[in-house]
Amino acid sequence: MSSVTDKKLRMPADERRALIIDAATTVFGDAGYAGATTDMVARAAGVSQPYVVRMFGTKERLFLEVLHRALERLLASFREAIAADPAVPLERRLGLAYFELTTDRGILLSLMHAFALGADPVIGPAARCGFLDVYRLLRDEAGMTAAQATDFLAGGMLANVVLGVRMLDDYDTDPTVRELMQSVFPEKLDIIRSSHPALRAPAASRAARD
Amino acid sequence: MSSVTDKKLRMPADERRALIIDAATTVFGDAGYAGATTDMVARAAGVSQPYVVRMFGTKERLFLEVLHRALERLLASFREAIAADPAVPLERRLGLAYFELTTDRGILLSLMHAFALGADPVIGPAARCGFLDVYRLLRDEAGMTAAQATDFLAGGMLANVVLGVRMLDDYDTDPTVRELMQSVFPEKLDIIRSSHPALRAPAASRAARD
DNA sequence: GATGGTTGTAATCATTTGATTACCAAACTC
DNA sequence: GAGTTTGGTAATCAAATGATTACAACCATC
Repeated sequence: MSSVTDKKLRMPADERRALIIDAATTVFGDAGYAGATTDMVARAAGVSQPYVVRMFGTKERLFLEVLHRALERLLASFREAIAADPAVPLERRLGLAYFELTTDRGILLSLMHAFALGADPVIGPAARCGFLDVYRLLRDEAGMTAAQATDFLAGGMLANVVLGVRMLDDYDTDPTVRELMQSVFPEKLDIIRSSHPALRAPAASRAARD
Repeated sequence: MSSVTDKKLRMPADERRALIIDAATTVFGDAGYAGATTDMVARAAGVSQPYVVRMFGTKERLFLEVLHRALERLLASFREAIAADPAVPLERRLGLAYFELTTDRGILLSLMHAFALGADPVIGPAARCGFLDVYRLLRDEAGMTAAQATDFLAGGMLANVVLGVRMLDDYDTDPTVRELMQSVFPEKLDIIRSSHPALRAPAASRAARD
């Protein structure tokens, strides 16, 4: 998480591109599509603002790429889980796979922001399509019934919201929060608590600190 | 787009205030906090832009009021359900209550946007607090266990996302969407389909419904 | 029927921000 | 090592937007 800034100044475009999308994922996840600025993304990626817009054309296209990559990771993660050790029940494998995505808060929160922008003429259709892709994977590749799939999705959406609202921030001060989170992330709370403190810092700070 | 303007030109402040909050709920629900402009809200309320910012101080405070009123309605709705006919099981009563809120898309979507903005220094805490209020109601007033409460919330969050992503827009063209929505809104799909077409229009249209 | 408070607007400002342009420099190639 | 491609920035622009100010119309009540 500290290795971004000291990279070589000049970098092949693809590599830089991936870096920017990564940074953008975090920024969009924190601030939302409209709330994020191309400059925030640029700073987080350690690059100049004009560079990010020239590389992606528009902020909208950048967001679409972030959305696309997030979905890609989610689907890949699920496919891995489906293909994994059949000794442990499938639903649990999927749950764990989803839970692991949690460590990169940006991915799931960017998705959530996209899912709330269905009214947008270009983000809306993309988000719908992406959501359906996930549903279809659960049905067709994981072999779930409609009820199983929606139950699983429901749990995921709640996890996203708990993540998005940064419930962890009140974990120590509010016993209700502890109870709630234990119920949302059964058995996994210790992991989430140890991996997330680093993420509590506001998005931009660690990025351009020269 | 014609019904707003014909109201009386002059109005007691409280009434106008409620009208603006109502319009703002729809606008914020559609565009998100950062994506919505005070001018959009003003237009939707049939009032001038400076008026809305003078009445609420800042856009942020307006959003906080929207958030507050949305939570108020949600909680009130649940309390009504809790106090209602004990012949039908409580969880079903609550589900129906939640479902009815669906008809005012703005309420639930404004909540969702707030829930995704936990990183914001002022919206974040308010959203956390609101979410916890809902959880506590389910636990303390509805008497649910932690597991029951989170299950119920999970279903709600999925419903919100399906609503936010405007899944209905693809209802006629995609059979998968039909299956998904039937699973998310069991037995109630006919209602949602008949009540929402009017809502498909861009934000502004209704807002002053006597 | 003046007076003063309330409801509202038009005009305008200062910032923010996505985007553009012009330019620079590293690296590969010959 | 000259020339070209590629990776990158500084400076700047135009539009959008939240906020402010000054002013106008309504309405009570004395």
